[in-house]
Amino acid sequence: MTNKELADTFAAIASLLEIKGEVIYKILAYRRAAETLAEYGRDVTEVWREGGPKGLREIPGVGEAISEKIDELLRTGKLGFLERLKTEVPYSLIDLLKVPGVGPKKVAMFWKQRDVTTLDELKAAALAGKLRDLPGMAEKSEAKILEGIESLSRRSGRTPLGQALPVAREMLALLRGVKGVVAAETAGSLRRMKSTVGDIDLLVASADAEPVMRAFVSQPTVARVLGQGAVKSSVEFNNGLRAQLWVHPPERFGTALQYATGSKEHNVRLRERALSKNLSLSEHALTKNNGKEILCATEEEVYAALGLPYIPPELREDRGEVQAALKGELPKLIEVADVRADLHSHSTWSDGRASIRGMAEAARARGLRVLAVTDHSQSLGVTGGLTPERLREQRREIDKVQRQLGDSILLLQGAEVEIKADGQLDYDDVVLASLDIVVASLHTSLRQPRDKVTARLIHAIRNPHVDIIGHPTGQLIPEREGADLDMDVVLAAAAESGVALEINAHPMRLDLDDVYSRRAAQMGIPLAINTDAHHPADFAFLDYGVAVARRGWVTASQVINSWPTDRLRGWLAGRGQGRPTATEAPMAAEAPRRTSATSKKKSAAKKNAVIRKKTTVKQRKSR
DNA sequence: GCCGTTTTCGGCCCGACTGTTTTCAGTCG
Repeated sequence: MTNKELADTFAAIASLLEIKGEVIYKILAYRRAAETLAEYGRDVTEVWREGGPKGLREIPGVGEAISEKIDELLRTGKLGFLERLKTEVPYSLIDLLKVPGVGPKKVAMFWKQRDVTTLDELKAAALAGKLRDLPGMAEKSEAKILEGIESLSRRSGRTPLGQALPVAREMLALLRGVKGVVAAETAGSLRRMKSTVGDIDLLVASADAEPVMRAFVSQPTVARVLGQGAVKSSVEFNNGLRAQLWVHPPERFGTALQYATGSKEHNVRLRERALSKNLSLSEHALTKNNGKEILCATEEEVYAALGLPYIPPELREDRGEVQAALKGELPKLIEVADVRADLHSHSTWSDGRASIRGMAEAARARGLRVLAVTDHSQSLGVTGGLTPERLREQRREIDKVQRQLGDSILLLQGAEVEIKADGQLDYDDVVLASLDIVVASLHTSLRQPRDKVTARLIHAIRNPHVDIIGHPTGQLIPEREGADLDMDVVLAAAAESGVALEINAHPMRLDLDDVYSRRAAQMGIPLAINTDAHHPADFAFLDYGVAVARRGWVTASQVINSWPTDRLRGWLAGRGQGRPTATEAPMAAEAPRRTSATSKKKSAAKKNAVIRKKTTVKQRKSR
């Protein structure tokens, strides 16, 4: 059972209990456990295999009752508690909770008093006017429910960060132009730079809220206004994306922004911290127990009042950041300005949209000092992947552009080499060795069984010519989950081989994610943040990749793209020494090392290849 | 149901907005 399946089970329990009318804190406990399980960095099944039900209790939010339920699920594939619950509360009622404006109380009422158990039945009842006589309901609420069901069919769950952030930035620019506005910021999961967001949260500091609200709801892209009050309004855009705006007095903006940025769990920790200092923390201010308020215009003041250093929004997930802050052990997170190299990009030689020169100039304009041109390898036909011969032609082109651009930027010739369905790489070792840098990626057969797809990746990780594993899981946000990799095995192999794992910055990939980036960094695995640019404008994706790294507590020194050029070249040149090679290592996750005489012979051939590769880089270094 | 430098019991999730109401319940973030 995957972490996601476990998480979904407990989320469903929370919803059913809510409709049943269970005490709110029990519901919150199940919901919190579901969230933790969904984002847990290790395979929960593995944790359970090692430590049994007791071991599961290391997972935050998992105590006695939930650990026993996980144990039962993993042992039997079923959960008696949930089966019994389903006989009390129809399972399909969970769908009704997704309708905006419909909560657990209404769902229970529709079910018990009108026998409504599905979305279709709800729609039919509303259309027939059968809901208006219920307590707290009238014609208008029926219309709202129908509108809500409509909106539900338009929206497809969470929105990728890459889609929401540009919209939010436009709105911020608009709001900052309104008279009287002192500050405007994003908040919520968008400000924490989560890979997907539910909606756009915006906060404005102004003494006069009215003109701000007016400007907000009257934007041309707004499809409808969902609510408009004195200090809060919300709207829905044509594409179904929603935004809400709060306006606060400037002298309280810090507390308001901190509160609205969350996460909920982080805020709970801060409130605990406030209580321990005899303070109470709310959206509006910190309050002493004599009732006196401490107003904070900035978030820095909020954290300072709690005796804490400023905690960057990306860390505010209650993953140990408050404890680390107390000990003075917050990491100095990597910043966009630290990144000097992009080691994964495409040109018109395969499926890119610009020439090598065009891409190089765009990279240089963004301040990069190194660009690796890594077009696709031959087997990825749809992308126009390069044959070894085309690769040699491309080398001449890269050399030419390098001469034209002088030493303003260093170009590396690389390739994004396909890890084929049988686990073999798409170029032989001689070709791989001729390249300055090799990114190996999975694009096909991602739905293979866990053992097989994991073994494929391990095989690539152990090939000494491979420098970076590109977008390791192959996930596409929001619609495609990554391959079912055994990440414990993958990370262990990466740590052993010294290969770098990529944080692909494309907003639809963001792969590795924050959780695995953090684990990889902790294990000493080098990380690479690459844009996978197919167009000059794509270099701007770097922001998203850096955001993932920051959410993963990653520092600049853990990212090879931020290393000085000489160090990076030294690392590339040193890769691949003293390890078995592709043709030697059997294709299995637990491949034993070979030391037979025949393999030594092959080893000698490989060694030459490695030396060729080193020489190439050295030659280029001297340019 | 979970958690703990204040606790093994008692806190955790509070305020704005909406639509229904005649003073408030439900939803949402």
